[in-house]
Amino acid sequence: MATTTAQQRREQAKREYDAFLDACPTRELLSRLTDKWVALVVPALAGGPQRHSELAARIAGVSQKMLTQTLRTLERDGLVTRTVTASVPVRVDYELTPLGHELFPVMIAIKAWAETHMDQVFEARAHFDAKP
Amino acid sequence: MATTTAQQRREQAKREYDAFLDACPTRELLSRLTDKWVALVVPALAGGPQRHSELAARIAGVSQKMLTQTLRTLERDGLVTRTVTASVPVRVDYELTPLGHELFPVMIAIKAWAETHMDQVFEARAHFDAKP
DNA sequence: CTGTATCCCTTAAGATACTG
DNA sequence: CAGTATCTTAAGGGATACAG
Repeated sequence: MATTTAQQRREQAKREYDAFLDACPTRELLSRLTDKWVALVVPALAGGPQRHSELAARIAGVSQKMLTQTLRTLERDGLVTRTVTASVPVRVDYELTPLGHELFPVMIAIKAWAETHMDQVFEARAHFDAKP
Repeated sequence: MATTTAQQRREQAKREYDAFLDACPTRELLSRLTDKWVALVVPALAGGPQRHSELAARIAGVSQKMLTQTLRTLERDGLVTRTVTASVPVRVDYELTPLGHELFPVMIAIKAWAETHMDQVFEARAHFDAKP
């Protein structure tokens, strides 16, 4: 049996996986993580479990289809748990897993970056578009 | 004239912009930032200016079209600069702007997260798919 | 309330060929 | 080498209707 710790395994993985490589499976994972809806759903799960309808209300404009699809993918990837309460009507809660909590700060960061630097990007665009 | 500092303006912006809102312009910026190629191009620009061909070699599998398109968008948004050296053949270098350097750690983080947690995601998927 | 399935349209993106 | 243009296919995503 291997006697490596989780920490050692993670460091090893970091050395072996490389998203710059086309065939590396992290390329596919990266494309899933870089998803507009993921960057909204994960931050929306701050502060504990949220119902499907609560998430839909929080994330304005998300279609029922995309929300379910995003949550299903996050569940499969081990980032959120889905808990069904058999009542009438049925109640479903979503919550970040420990793994999801590790991704959380990254998603918060990208969302916050957009909100914090929006003006600077606007200025850059105006400047760029003004060129002949 | 306003006498607010850049720092104050940034904090104000953070309060006014909210990507959870459908109509907020940050929603569009967020969708641009959450792009697989952006998450690869920005980290690839670590360590100074890179030529178009160098980036293409570094980011395996990227098509010439997507690389140019991604770089053009990043340039317009003020994240990279494009420097043309009129020689034969022409030489073009791309480099992160100060604004781009602010985004850099976020993009590195998401790429690193994928590489570091790939195994855990694989386990989660296997577990999920094994269910009846 | 939550989720699935279908239809349909828009956009993304790879391949290829051609210009400065 | 760098970039543009065009074509074609694949994927994203909204709307609607229906089921547990």
